[in-house]
Formats: sequence, C-alpha cells, structure tokens
Amino acid sequence: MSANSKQDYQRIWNTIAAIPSGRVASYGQIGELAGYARGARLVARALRYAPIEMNLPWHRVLNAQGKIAIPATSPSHQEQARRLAGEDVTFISGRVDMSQFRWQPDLDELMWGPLAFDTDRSIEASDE
DNA sequence: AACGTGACGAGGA
DNA sequence: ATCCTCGCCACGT
Repeated sequence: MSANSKQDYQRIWNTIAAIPSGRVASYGQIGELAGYARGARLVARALRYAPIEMNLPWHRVLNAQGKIAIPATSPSHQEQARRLAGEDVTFISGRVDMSQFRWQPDLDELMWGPLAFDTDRSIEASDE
C-alpha cells in the first residue's frame, strides 16, 4: 500500500486527531496505526500539508526520541512546546519521556474506534 | 525522466 | 552519547 493522494493523507490525519490531550505519539507510531508501516516520513509530510481548518492536534506528534521535530528556527517549534506545556506534558532536557507520555490506544479503541472504520481496512478488503 | 531532499526511524560501529 | 547507512516515498527541481 502506498500513499499518493490527499485521500491517503486523510487516514493519517484521522489517526492524529485521535491522540488524546496530554499524550503524544511518534511519527512512526502514527504511521503504523494508520496502516503505513515504516511510513514516518509520510506522516511528516501529511502533517505539513494538513489544512489548518482541520484543527489537528499536530503538537502531539514528536519524533521517536521524544523531541520536537520542527527546526528550532521555526516559530512553530516554540508554539508546539507551549501547547504541550499547556497539557502538562513535561520536557526534561529537551525531550519528553515517551515511556510516560506515549499514547497507547486500548484494544476497544483499536477495534471499534473511528480508526477501525477506514474503508480500505475493512474485513472485506483485507486481501494481503 | 532523473535526482536530491526531508517536521523520520532502526540498527550498527 | 554521536555518527553513519539504509529503508522509505511523495515532492520540487
């Protein structure tokens, strides 16, 4: 499966939208949950092109080391840190403790939540 | 069409 | 911890 349209980005956006306040996820984690194994870079792109009107909790996505991935030269970097602080996500020497703050969707959420109803992940369409 | 790039990540040295 | 290499793949040149 490969991503090649905005329609594909939608699944990634949906996944990001599901990250609860006070928790964070890594790019790779979002990719896996959205059905793109090893799709970390795809997630980064999807995030960059996400429409602002969508109001995604973009600030809850960090790199695998718990660090803000946006270049420090960008104003958005500060903004991300500010938003996370507002959700009591704490940084220790520039990074978030992922073992403590990583979003871990429970089984119910994975099986019955909104993410489970993406069209090309339905039972009928599973033909790998 | 070919090529370099990157808000990434895992693994090895 | 730091540096490199490779896998990944849509995008802009």
